[in-house]
Amino acid sequence: MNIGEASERSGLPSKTIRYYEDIGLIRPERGGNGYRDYAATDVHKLRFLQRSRGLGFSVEECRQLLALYEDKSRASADVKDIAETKLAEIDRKIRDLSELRRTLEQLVHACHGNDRPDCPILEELSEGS
Amino acid sequence: MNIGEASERSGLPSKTIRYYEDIGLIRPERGGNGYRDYAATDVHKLRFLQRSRGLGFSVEECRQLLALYEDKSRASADVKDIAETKLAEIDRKIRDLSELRRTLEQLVHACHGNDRPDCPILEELSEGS
DNA sequence: TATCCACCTTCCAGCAACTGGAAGGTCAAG
DNA sequence: CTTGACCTTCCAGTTGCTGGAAGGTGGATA
Repeated sequence: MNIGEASERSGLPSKTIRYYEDIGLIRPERGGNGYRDYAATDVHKLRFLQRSRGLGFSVEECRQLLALYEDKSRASADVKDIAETKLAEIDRKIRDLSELRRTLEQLVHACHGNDRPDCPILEELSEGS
Repeated sequence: MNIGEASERSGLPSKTIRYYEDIGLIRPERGGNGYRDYAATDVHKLRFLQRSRGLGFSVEECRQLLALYEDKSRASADVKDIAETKLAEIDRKIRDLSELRRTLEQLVHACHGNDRPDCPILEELSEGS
């Protein structure tokens, strides 16, 4: 199938699919006209990529996961390691964002939000703690 | 003062300070030798930028905040609007990440993590919901 | 005075992960 | 036989820096 159909079936934009090819994640066949020709297994891999990217794995992590996916003698522990590392990363991000949120909410709460110029948000940003 | 000292006092790397100048956030004087010469107010602005970036505002938002900061006839409501929009954005990010976290944790939990190849994580990524 | 080193300057390139657009080839329908 | 939707490649831009090369400057030391 052509890239447009592969795009529809995988949920990835054609541009992204070509990009994934550029960086060596997938290698579809080519037809006589030069068009990329995707097999069912290619679409499968594209969906795999779409899901793992959606779960927050970086492209490099996706490359590892895809390699493990294709390696029928893999150990599930290897996959679990990657996933656990990513889980810890996500936890850290959530913690950081939550702290940010707290600070910002305090500032928003302290600001009258009227038409006068005095603003605790700007004061805090300028003087800082 | 030279850029090195401005860097130390503001907590921003020199590279970043030059970058902020490139994109028009600050315009220090220049000495006869071509060196940038930062006044106290410049350092103040740099600290302002350092804090607002740290609170998750984009560079463009920082530009707006800085403009408001320098506009003594601003309305605090304008600042509050920006901060509230950012707050909503942060909330959305936290929600997204938390959902990601739940999914990933279920997968990690379901995987034995041993030396055998069967792995629910890869299965989920390949088949998907 | 020579030299050394830390500092400063500009410019160019690269990171992640795409996205947009230009310029042109291909294919099926009307 | 032309239209329009698709496909191709290539180049540039996004965000927010960061690294490095090549070269100028300033102050202390030998």
